[in-house]
Amino acid sequence: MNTETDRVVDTFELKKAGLKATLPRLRILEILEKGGDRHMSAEDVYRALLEVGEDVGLATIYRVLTQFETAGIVERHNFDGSHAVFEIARGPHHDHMVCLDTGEVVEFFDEEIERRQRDIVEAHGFDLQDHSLVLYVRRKKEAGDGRR
Amino acid sequence: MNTETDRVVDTFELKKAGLKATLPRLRILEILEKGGDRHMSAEDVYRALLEVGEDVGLATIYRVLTQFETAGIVERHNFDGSHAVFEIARGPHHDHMVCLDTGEVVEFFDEEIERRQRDIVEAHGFDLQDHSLVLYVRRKKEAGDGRR
DNA sequence: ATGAATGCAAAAACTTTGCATGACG
DNA sequence: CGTCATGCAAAGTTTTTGCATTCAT
Repeated sequence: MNTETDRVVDTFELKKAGLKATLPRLRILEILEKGGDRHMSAEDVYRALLEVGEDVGLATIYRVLTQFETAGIVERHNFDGSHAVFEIARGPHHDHMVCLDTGEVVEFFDEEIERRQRDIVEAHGFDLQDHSLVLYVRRKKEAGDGRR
Repeated sequence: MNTETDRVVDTFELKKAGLKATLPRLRILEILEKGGDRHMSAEDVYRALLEVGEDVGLATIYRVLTQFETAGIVERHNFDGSHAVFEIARGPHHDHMVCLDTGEVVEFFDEEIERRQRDIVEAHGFDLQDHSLVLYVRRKKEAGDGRR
């Protein structure tokens, strides 16, 4: 709840990014914020909006998500090569593990890994700009289980 | 050189994978082995073959690369979300750093990172099946440089 | 009012697939 | 020879773009 305040905050966030506070953009932001799903594809956002009765063109979703990414409002990930997913860029940096069976996504952060990455890149004469770490996992089988 | 021996080895590798040693498959394997480029897209392979006078259909390249991946002969990577690149799966595991300016790809391996990944996954009750780590970098600016 | 944003449909980029023909074992 | 592989073109996916219309400021 507290949609009132949120809308104001969102409007401010958009303007700060030099984007007009249009209805589609506010709606997309809302979905990304409150959506049960922290990692949604453009299509996911599109359908979520339809369910709420808002009919925003898929092209707009793509355009807006790309603008949000540029503005640092969302992060784009490519867990599989086939399609991108987006998540609100709130909170500190983290990486992801994706369950190959269920698609479940778990976020994690490890200072050790972060530091090693910086060191390695440095040692090669580069500056680290960004990185993408995805661990593909399966839930550990309990003894005498694994059946489905 | 030593094309003779290589061809025999390749033929064996294909048969071992349950694939007929056809001309297109042998050619694609050759390109991936000797190509100056260790990380090629399907299109790259296609054009490399054309330059050698071999006209293999792009569809075949895709099919064969996918079969090779399944057979463990090549690895598929998605450095950017837009298109896949393939590399011969020779030698030990390694990760990649990609230069955002030049596209240059540098391979590296870090036992520390590998270990942390396994530990983290374990701690969450999962088994690590695979992972993808890509560091996006830029060559470090030398003092009073950066111009191009 | 005016430049920015949207929607629609068309196009683009990458990859897969159906089917007739051709090659490997 | 039988089966698997190839080539071509057509279809599939995901994402982008052109253009007329609508909206925010």
